[in-house]
Amino acid sequence: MTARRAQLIEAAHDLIVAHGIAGLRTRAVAAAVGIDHSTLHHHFPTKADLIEAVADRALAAFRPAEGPTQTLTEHLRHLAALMTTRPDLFTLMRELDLHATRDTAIAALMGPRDDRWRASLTALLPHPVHADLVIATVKGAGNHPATAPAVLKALLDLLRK
Amino acid sequence: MTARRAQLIEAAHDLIVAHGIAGLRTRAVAAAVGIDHSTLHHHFPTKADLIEAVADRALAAFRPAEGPTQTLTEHLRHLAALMTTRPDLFTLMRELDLHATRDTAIAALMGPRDDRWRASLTALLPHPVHADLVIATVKGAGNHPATAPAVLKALLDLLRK
Amino acid sequence: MTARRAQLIEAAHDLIVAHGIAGLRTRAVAAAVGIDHSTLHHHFPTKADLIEAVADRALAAFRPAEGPTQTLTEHLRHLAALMTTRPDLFTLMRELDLHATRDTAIAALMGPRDDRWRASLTALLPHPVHADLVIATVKGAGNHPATAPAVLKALLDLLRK
Amino acid sequence: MTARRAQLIEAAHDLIVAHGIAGLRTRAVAAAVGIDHSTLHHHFPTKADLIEAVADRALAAFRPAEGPTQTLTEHLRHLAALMTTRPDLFTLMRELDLHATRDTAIAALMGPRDDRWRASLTALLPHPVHADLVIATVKGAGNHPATAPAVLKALLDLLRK
DNA sequence: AATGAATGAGTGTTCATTCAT
DNA sequence: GATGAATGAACACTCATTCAT
Repeated sequence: MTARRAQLIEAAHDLIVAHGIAGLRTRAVAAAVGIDHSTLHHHFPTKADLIEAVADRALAAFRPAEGPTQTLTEHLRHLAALMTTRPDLFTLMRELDLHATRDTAIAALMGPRDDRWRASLTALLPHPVHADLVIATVKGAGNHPATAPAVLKALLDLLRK
Repeated sequence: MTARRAQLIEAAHDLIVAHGIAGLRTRAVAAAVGIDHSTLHHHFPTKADLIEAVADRALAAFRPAEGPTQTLTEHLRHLAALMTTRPDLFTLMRELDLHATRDTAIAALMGPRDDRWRASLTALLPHPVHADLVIATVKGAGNHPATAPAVLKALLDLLRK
Repeated sequence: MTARRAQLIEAAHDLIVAHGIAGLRTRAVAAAVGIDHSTLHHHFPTKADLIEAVADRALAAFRPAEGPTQTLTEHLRHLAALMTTRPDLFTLMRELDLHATRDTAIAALMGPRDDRWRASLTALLPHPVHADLVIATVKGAGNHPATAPAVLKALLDLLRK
Repeated sequence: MTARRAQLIEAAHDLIVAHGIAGLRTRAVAAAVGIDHSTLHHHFPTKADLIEAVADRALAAFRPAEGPTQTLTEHLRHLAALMTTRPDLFTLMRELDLHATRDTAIAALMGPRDDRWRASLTALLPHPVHADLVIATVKGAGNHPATAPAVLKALLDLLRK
């Protein structure tokens, strides 16, 4: 059933945010949903499949903010808002970015996303390097959710000058 | 002997950069140095001690760049140079930052360092939030060593305008 | 399955009698039953749990002899018979008594048992100290199963004079 | 030097009483005396040698009470006194008795001692089985140092009737 | 879809012992 | 007599995965 899949993805998401990808235990995911850990393999043949599904869903949550039709202001405001309402998303992203270095399956998910994101930003900014600057800052700001919105606003102000 | 300790720290450093903190195996560290894995515990009672020593040494490598007497230009140039010559240092920092969330011993090392860094930056910049902006960007830029120096230079230009 | 649990408890019992609690190896227990040592942890999360189960079952084997409704003669005859048919039970008891000094979980099992035993004996004997005398002698007699029944009979004769 | 040896035996004695023979760590013995654990092997080639030395010294402490020239009253009074002043000696004896089952070297020490003890007692008692009774009770009484002297006195009274 | 038993490769850690200095 | 580095066998315990039911 797809409902069970969604439950498992949600539980895995929370557990990754709490304990990291390396700290993720399939037993814990199954327990959080109330099923036996061997049943989890019925929905996700392998642990990597589950992690990919989590990554996929998290990436989808970012998509609206990364669409090509926005202004830079809207884009950064949306991300700043997301940092406040969904800091878990950014924690997960950092986990995935780090994991992508070693896991080609995750890299295949994260790479194109960054490429699309960079393309969208390039269209909104005079200098291409500023796209990389925004991406770097957004990714780095996720470390401190408290100051992140202010940091993003400061960057926006600098870029609009 | 301290030479052996240094060798082990170096090997552990490389292995963390290659496989992540979670992927670090004490057996691999010992093998890289050519000793039995049980001998490693003669030098580092616990795996956590070894990781702490690696963190300590890496942090020390950053210290010259974070000193309080510099100009912002010098500071960012030093970091940009470091990103090119020692990208491993930034990979390790991202690992440690992520680990600090869950490991208080690492947090105790990383927290004060960021505090000192922020203080140094605040003294060089008109707006305190810019200190956080620089930190966020530097940390985020470590993801892409290729574009990192250009990103840092772009940030510097914006801040000096 | 509970049958497997019972098998493991039995095997652990025999191995403790043969090599002592300290000499108990979970691998040996699993091997004696013909399963992988990791499967043992499916039935007993920890080695201590297994030992507790062994202690529990051994204590249960004594219970009929320690019931409150007997005469002293019946009581000591039952124990003497047990010493001949099941000397392993007394070897195990000595192991557990010694272990109880250092292991609170075992102490929690052995303490109440001795208390109940002493209470039963006190009801059958004119002087309370004789209850302690019987307990001490029974425990000490376990060292030499060969002479134990005769020793217990001699004690009975002295107490009935 | 023999002074060092005596120190090590004393420390090992205390540690066995505290943590059992199985819980004895040569490192702990060395540390208690203030030397490196590898130096311990200079005085005692093997851990078993150290334990044997401890057993030997403890057995010597009992010898005065087990001499052949005493009366039964003196003998039991001496043991009762020893139980109060040196309960550690009885804890150690129980450890050694249990160990003797599995360790022939310890058995070679404990066996003859029990034989001599039994011979002395047989000379003082009308029925040979009473010798075994006394030995069993003394060994069993060591479990509860608090009640041990009273138990021994009660046994003495019964035997003198 | 779900379970419980089982697996096996691995994981950090322990510890008595050896040996060159 | 003493040390520190090193060893290697052992150890309990973990965990993703498989499979019969």
